[in-house]
Amino acid sequence: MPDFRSTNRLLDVAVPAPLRKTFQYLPTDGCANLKPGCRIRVPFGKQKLVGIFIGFSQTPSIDEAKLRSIIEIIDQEPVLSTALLQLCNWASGYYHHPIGDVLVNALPVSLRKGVPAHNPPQELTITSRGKSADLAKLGRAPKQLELLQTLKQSTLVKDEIRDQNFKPHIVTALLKKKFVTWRNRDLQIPSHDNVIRNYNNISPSHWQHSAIKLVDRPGTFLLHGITGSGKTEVYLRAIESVLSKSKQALVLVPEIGLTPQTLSRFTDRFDVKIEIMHSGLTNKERLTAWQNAASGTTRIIIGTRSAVFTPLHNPGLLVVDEEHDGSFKQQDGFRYSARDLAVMRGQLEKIPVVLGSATPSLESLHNCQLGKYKLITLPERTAGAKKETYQLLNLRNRESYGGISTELIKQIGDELGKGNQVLVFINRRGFAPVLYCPDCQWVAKCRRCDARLTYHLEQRSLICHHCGIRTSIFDKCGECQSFQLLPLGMGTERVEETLSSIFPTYPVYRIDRDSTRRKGALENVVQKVQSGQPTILVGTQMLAKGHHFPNVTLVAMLDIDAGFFSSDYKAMEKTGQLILQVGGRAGREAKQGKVVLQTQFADQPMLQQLIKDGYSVFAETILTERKLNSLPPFSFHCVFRAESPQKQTAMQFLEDVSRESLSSASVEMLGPIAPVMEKRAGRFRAQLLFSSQSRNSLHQVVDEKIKAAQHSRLLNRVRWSVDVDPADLT
DNA sequence: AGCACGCCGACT
DNA sequence: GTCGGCGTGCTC
Repeated sequence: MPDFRSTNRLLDVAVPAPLRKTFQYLPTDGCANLKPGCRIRVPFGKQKLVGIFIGFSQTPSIDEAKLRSIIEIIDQEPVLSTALLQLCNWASGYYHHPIGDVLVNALPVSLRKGVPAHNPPQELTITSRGKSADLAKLGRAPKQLELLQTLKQSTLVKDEIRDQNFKPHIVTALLKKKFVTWRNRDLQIPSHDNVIRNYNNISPSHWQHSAIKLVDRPGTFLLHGITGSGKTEVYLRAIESVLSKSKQALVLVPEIGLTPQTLSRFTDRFDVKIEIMHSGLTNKERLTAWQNAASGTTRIIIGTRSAVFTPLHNPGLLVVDEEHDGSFKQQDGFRYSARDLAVMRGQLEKIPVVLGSATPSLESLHNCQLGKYKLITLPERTAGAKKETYQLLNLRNRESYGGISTELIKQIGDELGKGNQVLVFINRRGFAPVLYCPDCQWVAKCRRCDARLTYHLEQRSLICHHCGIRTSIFDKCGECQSFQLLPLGMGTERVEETLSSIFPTYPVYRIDRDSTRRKGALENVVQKVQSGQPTILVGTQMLAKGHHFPNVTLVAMLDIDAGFFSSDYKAMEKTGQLILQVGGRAGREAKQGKVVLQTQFADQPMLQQLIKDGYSVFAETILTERKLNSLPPFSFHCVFRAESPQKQTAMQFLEDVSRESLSSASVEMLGPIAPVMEKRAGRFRAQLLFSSQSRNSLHQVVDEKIKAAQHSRLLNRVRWSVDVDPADLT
């Protein structure tokens, strides 16, 4: 039996535990040719775990006597390709996250548990014994004879056997006689002719044409094009080129962008197997999709964040649509950015990566300036479509009704009168964000969070938007028993109600998480709206993604002000992106669109610049300011976060982490501090920020601070995590 | 993360 | 006298 002395080899294995190291095991028979990326079952303390074989090593890192043998080899072929293994390894280092946990994130749940990775379809085949069988002996079994004769012509899979009316006992009988046997069907990758189902009858514009040519070679491309400029057409043509080379394309989309409409853009065009991967799939569906992508059967994979780890048999192109979208960053556990991992994966696979957006992130624009990405701009809307116009409506000294100025109400009425549709955007669900007692100034607060409860009329509840807790509405003040409780401020429900009462003859549809919870509810409304009748749509940012409403000519945004006065340095960027994304819903096709922004601060210079000079100038101004203040992307951030049910523990834990002085003078430390909302879902939170101009110095300090964290006596009394490139510091 | 070990309070 | 609370430490 080969031990590591004779082979001089130990197995390095990543196990699914939050431990920032790999573990060494003694090999068993059959380990000599074990390939990295294969799953093996290993003893781990008292448990048996499914680990990933990483590679061989020579010298034991612990007392030899403690080494144990692996239990079993699960895979003959790796479940993670070399490129994906490299990607995970890189991510583990970059995000300072345990390798075992990174690998777990990269695999579908069923594979984590150790089920076989591939079970190719079985086909019933005739054996040589069956071929030479004396058919006369089957004279009294006509069905068996018939099946045997059929199998002489061709093999059959289970479904075909059933369809041809052969009952299972017929098969069993023949199997018993060893006349037939089950065999793995060879995977047949479909031929690559005729992948195009329908050409768009519009030929690509000059700009689109150059874009399509550019993205045909390895590299990262930022495709910046306003709404309606035809980004999707560029994706489709690039994918077409990839398909013609027998390769696969992986398309990442934001969480709420994966709508039937998005999918049909692809299925209408291409006559190949397309699959979607998102959080709604069952474990079984997910495994099937994973297998089909890995085998090359699926040619186009469209998925959300976690789909960046989808195995590809023959990768050709990665697309990240709406690359600025926050949902590409995972907000708990392994806090990776799927967009950034896609860029890294493209480099490892040596294939092009296309990041697309009408409002690119500042990081990506900066990477273009550094020459890391190639910027491709689509400057115009496609044939016939006009760009929407923007108007600021100063709320000061203006009459308003339920938070909507009379001027805006007039404009809404005008558009409806012309037979057009109106979209009203307010980024807050519920009826009102505050329930207030005018007699004693009491407001309804969440008992688990430092936040107010939102008044939901439809559900007759007060709901905390941070932890989800709900209580039924009470009509008496909790403090002074007054019956005068007043809902203050506005949410989608109130706007819906207000507009319904002002425009009783027009239908008002509300689109937010509450109104679309029921399956198919959203599609139902979308369908009604697309019939084109004059209607009012009220909704949250759900309205901005994935749906086209060609008859909307007026978009009104009611509460954009909050974004201009936030303590979060990224708020300005995000608000600008949101305004243009929502505004872009106005006036598609031949109709001119108008966007009205209600604001208390019509002279806010950034707002002025955004609508007058456009996104590029706006972004450039913010970048200049970021540079001046050495904020990302001109420096790099890493946040340690901790939370605990006891008030002081998280803070004390991070104080332990911050205690010793920094090993690098080029890294700054801020905190620990309590975030704006210290208590959330019953836990008190704290955070400690590190920033530096030097990635390397930052990485080094973070490694040291993780060690410090692991030595803290409070380690087991807090939930803590490391967040590299945090999306926000709140 | 699990899982075991270990030392202090209220129970059949 | 035990059952079980969760603090502490370890996993190749």
